[in-house]
Amino acid sequence: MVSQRALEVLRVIVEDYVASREPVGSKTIVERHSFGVSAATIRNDMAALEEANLIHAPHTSAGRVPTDLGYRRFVDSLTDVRPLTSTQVSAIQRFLDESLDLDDLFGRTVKLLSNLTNQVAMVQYPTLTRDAVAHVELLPLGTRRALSILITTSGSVDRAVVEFDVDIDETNLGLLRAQANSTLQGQNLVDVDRALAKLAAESGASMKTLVASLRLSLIDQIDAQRHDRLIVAGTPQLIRSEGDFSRSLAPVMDAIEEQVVLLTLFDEMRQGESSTVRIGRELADDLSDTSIVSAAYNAGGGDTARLAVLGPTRMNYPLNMAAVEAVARYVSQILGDDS
Amino acid sequence: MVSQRALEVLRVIVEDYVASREPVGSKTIVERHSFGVSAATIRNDMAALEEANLIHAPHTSAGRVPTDLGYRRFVDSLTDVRPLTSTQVSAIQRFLDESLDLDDLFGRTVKLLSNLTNQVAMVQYPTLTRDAVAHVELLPLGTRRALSILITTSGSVDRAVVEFDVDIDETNLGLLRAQANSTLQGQNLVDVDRALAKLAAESGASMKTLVASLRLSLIDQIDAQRHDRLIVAGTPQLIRSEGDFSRSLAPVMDAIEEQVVLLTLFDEMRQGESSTVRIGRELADDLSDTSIVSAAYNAGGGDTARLAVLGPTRMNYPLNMAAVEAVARYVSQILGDDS
DNA sequence: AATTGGCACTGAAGGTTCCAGAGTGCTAAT
DNA sequence: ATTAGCACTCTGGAACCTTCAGTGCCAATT
Repeated sequence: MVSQRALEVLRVIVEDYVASREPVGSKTIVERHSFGVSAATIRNDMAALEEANLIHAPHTSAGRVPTDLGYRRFVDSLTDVRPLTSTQVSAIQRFLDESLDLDDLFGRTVKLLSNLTNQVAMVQYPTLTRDAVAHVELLPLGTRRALSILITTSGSVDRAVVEFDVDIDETNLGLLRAQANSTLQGQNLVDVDRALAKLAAESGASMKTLVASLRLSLIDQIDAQRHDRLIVAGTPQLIRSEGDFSRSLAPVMDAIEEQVVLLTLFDEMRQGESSTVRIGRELADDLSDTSIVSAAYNAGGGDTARLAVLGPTRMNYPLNMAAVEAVARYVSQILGDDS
Repeated sequence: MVSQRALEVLRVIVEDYVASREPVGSKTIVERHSFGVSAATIRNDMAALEEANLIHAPHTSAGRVPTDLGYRRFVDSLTDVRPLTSTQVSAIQRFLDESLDLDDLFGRTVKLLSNLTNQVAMVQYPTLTRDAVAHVELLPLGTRRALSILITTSGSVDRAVVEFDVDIDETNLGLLRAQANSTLQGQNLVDVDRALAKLAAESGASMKTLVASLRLSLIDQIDAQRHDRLIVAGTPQLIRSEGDFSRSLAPVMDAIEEQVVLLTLFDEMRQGESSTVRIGRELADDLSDTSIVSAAYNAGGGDTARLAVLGPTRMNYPLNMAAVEAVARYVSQILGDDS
């Protein structure tokens, strides 16, 4: 049976432990917080909490440390996310408003988030379903290959190599470039395939194969763009909080470098509510001491993606949640205006 | 006075220490290597080496460890870089030949290099000095700003924001785009400034200011392009060799994340010979336990850049040098064919 | 029934001491 | 120039002790 007061005790245990890095005992609790009861009573409550698997004693005569479940309960009980200070908010705005384009915005976002929270920060690239073609550039690469560069209206730029079946020269390539641009400019990305198929059908024999090659390359390119990636900043912060990880940091850094685990995690969350916290084992077995606080942001045109901070389970959840949500809200605002 | 044999002793000290992580003493040397002399003689040599600041004893009664200078001497004495095994070479070829474009190639290159060496690997984006303008794209960003995208003949793409003094609309922007492209296409990057100055001089009053704004932005952009970036892989390896760093890993990871220190370092090296090793303090004061092994690769058109591995000073230099050079050679080959 | 003071018990952390071992520098002999 | 021998130094680990924070439980109190 976990009483109401016991949950209060859990709260101060989490808070004190996060602040001090040290297991917290009954005596320090009554000293630092005015519960109006004695240490012995707190001890009874703590016994109940331990029974419920919410806290845990590293050894017989040490204070208590929250378990993953304890953090979970703590986080769930946070009803009102205390907002950031107004200076912080205006700093966010000033900093992000200067962004030049998507890449720059995301670069700034992760840096900002990492600075605000002292954790590793990441932004997931959105899949921009409303994005349209602004320009296609073609550059020769040897006799049968060209580099195609696709610029979209959101300012994203991607490159791919086109392999042609026949030799081409500058003139051919120029012609192809002109045709492709007049057909594709303003077309939504999802329509590129169809538009090029149509162009190929209408073209003369020699141009047909060229267009077909370009088409293959461009749709690959557009597909690849969907496999979104993560922009990451603040990995050095992991080292600084190394003491909070009982095992090696290697699996954590692996996960960050590989990205795939984290991306699928984000995809799972996309269904769920906008703001999510994943704690320790909830993430993966080899990320036992790691937590992720993430929030969805709106990339314009109904597309959403996530941004997040990653750190030790022993992290300042209220702060991180507030930061992640504030930044997500502001990024949504910027992207909403633009597209 | 450092005798010939003393240098041999230095060699085995470096090799054994790298292999074992433990300071090596005179006795273990005579046991493991056939010097044909007694431990006492080795000790004399070691005293000479210590005198010359090539090795150093962590404490009175421990074996010796190479100093930065010791590693330096060791590396300089490596005349023949032992090549990689043929299976390794063919693995490199198979893996890199599948690359789709520059980004993909570099992505593969760093992964490969990191796997071969178990270190952090990086590739510097090439600065393409022979590069010319292929296309300038302008996208509106609000009433007085536009995003300019500069595509060069090598396929590199860079973005910047142009700030105009006056309001502009789509028509104006289109006009500017057309003018800029007809003036700039095919121009070498270094000539862009002059060409735009000329265009401004010849333009009517209203267009003049627009061209001037664009000019400012583009030359910034071209300048910024020189500070190219690094593709990095294998940061988790740092954790795995954490024991080799006496101080915190944080400054090392900072350097990797910031990139700027490393990039200027690469720029310094560009003058020098093709393959370079920088050891400990030679790099920077706060990278005292870190070494970088790098090699130049040829990015086509006479432009070069560098690829490198970064790890603890206690690293396997012969292996890393061989790997870096082999990969650089192969990357040069691929890029040489193409452009 | 909940709370409390009291108290014996526990285990970690830190300090001291001791010992063994590895390795050195030096000297005198070869 | 090389070597054997030896005294010396320092680290690392084991064994030991003490301190101390914190616990669990019980009997008494409200």
